[in-house]
Amino acid sequence: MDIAGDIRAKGRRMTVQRRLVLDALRRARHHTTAEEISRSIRARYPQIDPSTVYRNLEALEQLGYVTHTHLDDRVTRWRRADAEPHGHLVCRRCGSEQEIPIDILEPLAKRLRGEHGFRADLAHSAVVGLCRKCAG
Amino acid sequence: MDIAGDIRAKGRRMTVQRRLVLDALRRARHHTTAEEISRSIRARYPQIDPSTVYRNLEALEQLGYVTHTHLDDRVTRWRRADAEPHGHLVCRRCGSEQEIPIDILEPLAKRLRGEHGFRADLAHSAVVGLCRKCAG
DNA sequence: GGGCTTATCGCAACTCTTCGCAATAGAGGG
DNA sequence: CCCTCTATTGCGAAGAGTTGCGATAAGCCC
Repeated sequence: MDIAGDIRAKGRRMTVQRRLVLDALRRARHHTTAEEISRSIRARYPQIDPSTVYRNLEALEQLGYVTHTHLDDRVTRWRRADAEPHGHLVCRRCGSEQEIPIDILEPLAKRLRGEHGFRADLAHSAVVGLCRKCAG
Repeated sequence: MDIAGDIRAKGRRMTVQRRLVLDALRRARHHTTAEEISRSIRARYPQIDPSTVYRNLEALEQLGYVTHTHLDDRVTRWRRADAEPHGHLVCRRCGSEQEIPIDILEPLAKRLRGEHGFRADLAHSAVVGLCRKCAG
């Protein structure tokens, strides 16, 4: 089913603004920030308010089209939900980021589920520490 | 060695403001936010600027007296570095937080170190997912 | 197409955090 | 105790994200 129809079926509406946010996410290769999306949209449609972008990202996440990730800063990174999941290693010293296959994190997820009944989404937040270079 | 002496030995200074931040962290049971600390200090010493609190938390972290953690929101949580480390599970639906023994996370840390030379600090960021109740 | 309901929008105000800068005040040396 | 050096502070302002609210317009029904 097309996205617009799906959104409507859930009692929400497909607005110009919402479509622009989706398009911006489609254009973005990897994780983007709300501020970046807002800026790219406002370059062409200055009348669209940043708060609308923030609210739409949240709405699209509820609808299942978008997810967000937290690296080590306070910035929220967004991407399409259909992108392939992966983990992140972030170095607290040099700030370098590294993507890792999600299955490395699987054993932990399994254990948390077994021992705590907790369904972890390990792609959601980055693992912080010292990278090979900085650990010396 | 006492903290003040240690701080001076590192070429930094022990100021009234810095001591107040340390005291506030000592009073706080668990993780606190900068804003909370600032508010508690300003209740008695309104002349102390919030920016000073933020800067002091950062400085005290460099000095090794405090650490910070990111749960699922964009807020930075602070605590004394000598508190015992533990992991966090945060439910993305109901927002509940749960502390878990750090050794559950050890195997992953070991593997990241072996396969990526990465020294993970798994107490630093919370694991996000669905808690037992919300996972149904 | 017109009317109705209400999700969504743009705006303005506000909160939390960061930053540049001039003034202040720890700390060491004489 | 005074002097000097510079880490640190308070302030003002800017960033980044959030929220309340009245206005707008999407979607449904006829």
